[in-house]
Amino acid sequence: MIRTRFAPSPTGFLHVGGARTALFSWAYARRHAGSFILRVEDTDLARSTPQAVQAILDGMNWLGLDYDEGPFYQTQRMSRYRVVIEQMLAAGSAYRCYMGAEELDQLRETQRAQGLKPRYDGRWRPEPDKVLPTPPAAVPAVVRFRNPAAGVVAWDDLVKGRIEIANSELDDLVIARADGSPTYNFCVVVDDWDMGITHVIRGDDHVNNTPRQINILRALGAQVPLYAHLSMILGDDGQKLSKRHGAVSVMQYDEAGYLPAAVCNYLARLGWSHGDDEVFSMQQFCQWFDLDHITPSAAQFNSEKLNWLNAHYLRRTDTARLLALVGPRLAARGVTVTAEPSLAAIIELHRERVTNLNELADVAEVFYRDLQPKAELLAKHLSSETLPMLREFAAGLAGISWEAAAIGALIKQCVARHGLKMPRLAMPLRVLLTGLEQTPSVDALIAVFPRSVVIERLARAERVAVSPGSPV
RNA sequence: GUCCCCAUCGUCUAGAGGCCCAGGACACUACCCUUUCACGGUAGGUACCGGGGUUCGAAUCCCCGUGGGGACGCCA
Repeated sequence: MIRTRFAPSPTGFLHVGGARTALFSWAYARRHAGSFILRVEDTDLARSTPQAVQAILDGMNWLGLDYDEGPFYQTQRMSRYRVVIEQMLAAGSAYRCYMGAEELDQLRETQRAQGLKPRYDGRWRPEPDKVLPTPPAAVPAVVRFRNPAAGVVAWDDLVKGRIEIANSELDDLVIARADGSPTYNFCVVVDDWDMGITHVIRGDDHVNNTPRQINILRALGAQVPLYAHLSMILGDDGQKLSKRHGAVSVMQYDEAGYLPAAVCNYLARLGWSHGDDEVFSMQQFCQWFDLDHITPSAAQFNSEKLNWLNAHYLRRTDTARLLALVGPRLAARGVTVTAEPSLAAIIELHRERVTNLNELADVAEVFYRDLQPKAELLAKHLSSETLPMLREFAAGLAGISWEAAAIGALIKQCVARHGLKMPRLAMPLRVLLTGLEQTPSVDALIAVFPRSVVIERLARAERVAVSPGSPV
C-alpha cells in the first residue's frame, strides 16, 4: 500500500511550488490506489498562523487535491515526540548537550573564518573512553542526535538517482530545544514513521535533510521510505520564486480567472512529461503519472503557456458551467445581469476569444453597462461616407427579424448599396455598440443585444456627427 | 569556504548508444481562412554549455572545466 503525504508549514499561502509538490504526491497515491495524507508542520509557533492553514486548505480544495487522512497537526503530537526523545536518550542514540547558543555561534564563526563547514564539534557527545565535562547547573540542555561518525548515507532518489553523503559531513543535530520542544527534522522522521509513509515526495531543498532523517530513522529501527526530490520552480523571469519575485498564491489564479483544471494541467507538465502529451484531464494524469519521467532540473514558470492552456480549457467548458463561473464575477463588480441580453448568449459568443474568466466578465460588462466609446475611436471609424450608410442600417433594423442571419443580410445590403467594403460598416458598428474595435462578427454581436439597445447605441453616431471638430 | 544537485530551441520538454544533420508544445514569423480581433489550418526559424575520453558509432556513458541552484540553525 502506497502512502504519500504533503507536509506544508503554515507560514504563508500555498504557492505554485507547494501546489506542484502536493499535486505530484496526490497523483502518485491516486495512481497506485494508495493514500494521500495531509500533515501541517506547525512546530514553529512564531510563524505559523491559522489563516495560513486555511489558505493551504483552500488552495488544495480549489485545485481538487483531496486527502485521505489528516490534516494532522504536529503541535498536537508533542507528547508523542517527547516519548520518542526519551527512548532515544535511554537507548543512547541521543544525548544532552549543554553548550549555549552564543558559544555555538562563536564556534561556527571561527569555523567559517577557517573555511570550514560550520558544525557542532561534539563536545558533549558520549564516547567509550571519553570523559564528559560536568553539566553546568544553570544551562538547560538541548538533546542532540548521535549521528553515525563514519560511513556514508546513501539512497536512490526516485528523481535524482543515487545520492551519497559522508557521515563526516553531518553533525549531531538538535532534536529537542532547550525548552524541550522537538525540531523539524525530528518531527518529520517520527511522523513519516508513525504514518507509514512509503514515498516522500518533496522539494529538493530537502535533499540535505534526507541523510539526517535516514540516520534517525535507522536509529529508531524504522523502515526508511523512498524519496523523490522535486526540483524547484523558477519564476517567469528565471529567478527563484519569492515574495517579491511574483510568488503568488494559487488562489490568486482563481481571482485572475484561471480554471483549476488548467492550472493543474500546467503544473503537471512542469517537470513531468508523458511523451508529447500536453493537454490531459486530472483523471488521465492520475493514470499516467509516475516518478520516472520527472526532470531533475529546475523549471521556469511560463505564464503564456498557462494562458494558452486556460483558453483551451475555457473553450471546452460548457456554457452552463461558465455561466455559473462568470455570474458571480459580474456581481462582484456591481454589474446587474438581466434576462436581456442573455448572459448565456454573450458567453457563447465570446468563449472562444478570451483566455480567462475575467476577460469574459469584461466583455459581458459591455452589454450590461453602457460604456462610452472613446472619441478617437469614433473619429477613426465614422466619416461622412459611412454615416449615411449607418443611418440606413439603423432604420432598416426596425423591419427585420432579430437574428444574426437577417442582420447580416441587412449589413451586406447596405454595404453593397453604397459600394463600400464590409469593414466600413462593421467597424463603426463595433465601436458604437461596444466601444471596442475587436468583437465577434457584428451580425452575431447585434443579435445578442435587444433591438432597442442597438438602436439607442447607434444613435450616438448622430451626436458625434453634429459635434464641432469631428471629421465628418 | 565546505558538501550536495542541475545543464537539449527564448520557455516547458521528448530522447534511457545507432530510429536524431534532434521530435512535440508555448511564444515568434509568414501565408491561408476572414466582417475587425481571436480561433482554426499550413509553412518556417531557433537547441544537445565547453573540452577531453570510451565506442565502429554519443544529446545519451566516464572525467575535467564552466555556469546555475540548493544546503550548511535550539527555521521549516
